[in-house]
Amino acid sequence: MEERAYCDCDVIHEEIVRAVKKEVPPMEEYLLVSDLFKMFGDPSRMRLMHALSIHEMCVCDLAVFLGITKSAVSHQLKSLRLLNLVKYRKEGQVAFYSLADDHVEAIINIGFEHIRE
Amino acid sequence: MEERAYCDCDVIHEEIVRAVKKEVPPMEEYLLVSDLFKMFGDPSRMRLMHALSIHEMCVCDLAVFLGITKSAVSHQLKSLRLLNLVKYRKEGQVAFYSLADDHVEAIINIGFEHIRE
DNA sequence: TCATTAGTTGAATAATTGTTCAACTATTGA
DNA sequence: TCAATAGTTGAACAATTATTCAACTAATGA
Repeated sequence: MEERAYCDCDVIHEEIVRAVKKEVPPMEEYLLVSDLFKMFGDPSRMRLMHALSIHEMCVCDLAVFLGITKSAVSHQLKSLRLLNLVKYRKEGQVAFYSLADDHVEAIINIGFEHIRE
Repeated sequence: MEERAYCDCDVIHEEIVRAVKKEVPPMEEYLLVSDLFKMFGDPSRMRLMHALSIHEMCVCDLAVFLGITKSAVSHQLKSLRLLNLVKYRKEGQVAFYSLADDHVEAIINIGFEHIRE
């Protein structure tokens, strides 16, 4: 017993719940996946990543493009870097950012596809 | 001039910014896409949708499965319904929810793919 | 007809998060 | 060697949002 963490009702279709539970990956994976999609869940970051899918850009250019401070851009880029969604090359003091791999563009595209259905 | 909404630096590579601006869809679309991905950016909703990809479920079952209240589940389902990510059929007082279309599962899959790379 | 139960809704609360500000580092060129 | 500039960082603030609670609706069956 003691099935629930916190819940105000009884399970109605026990067989279904049991079957689903058996097929489902551990919580940890959901945290990773939702952290991934969180990055695409903000308009600024979305525009940023989409821009990088067109051309590599430096922090200043992105700041002007997005209409926010360099600092804000840098914070966002750090999050994106931590999740391996963007990478950069440095040329003097200028950091040119680009998308880390094809998954990023694939996710962006499937998103646009969905809303244009 | 007066290019920036709010920005603390000058554009360095004007040609690049101009070129990117030309290729980019209007802000409105980014808002829609980021609202879409926002739905996948929460672990509870992610688990909820993934569960529905395995089997249709009612609100009570989902509440037990997720370990949150019926109310919380219902609020989440409402958001998902508004974005056409889930649908339901009613049988008596029981509402059986399921995924609205294949896009949803496709997005979930590409997410898991990415984190397992 | 009435008690029970599945689900919804709105308000309140707690937690998360996007942005700015100010201070800092590092690199360039004069 | 020093001023200027690209970028980063941490703290603070404002806005968003996930959840609970309490009150409600609708459908069932006794």
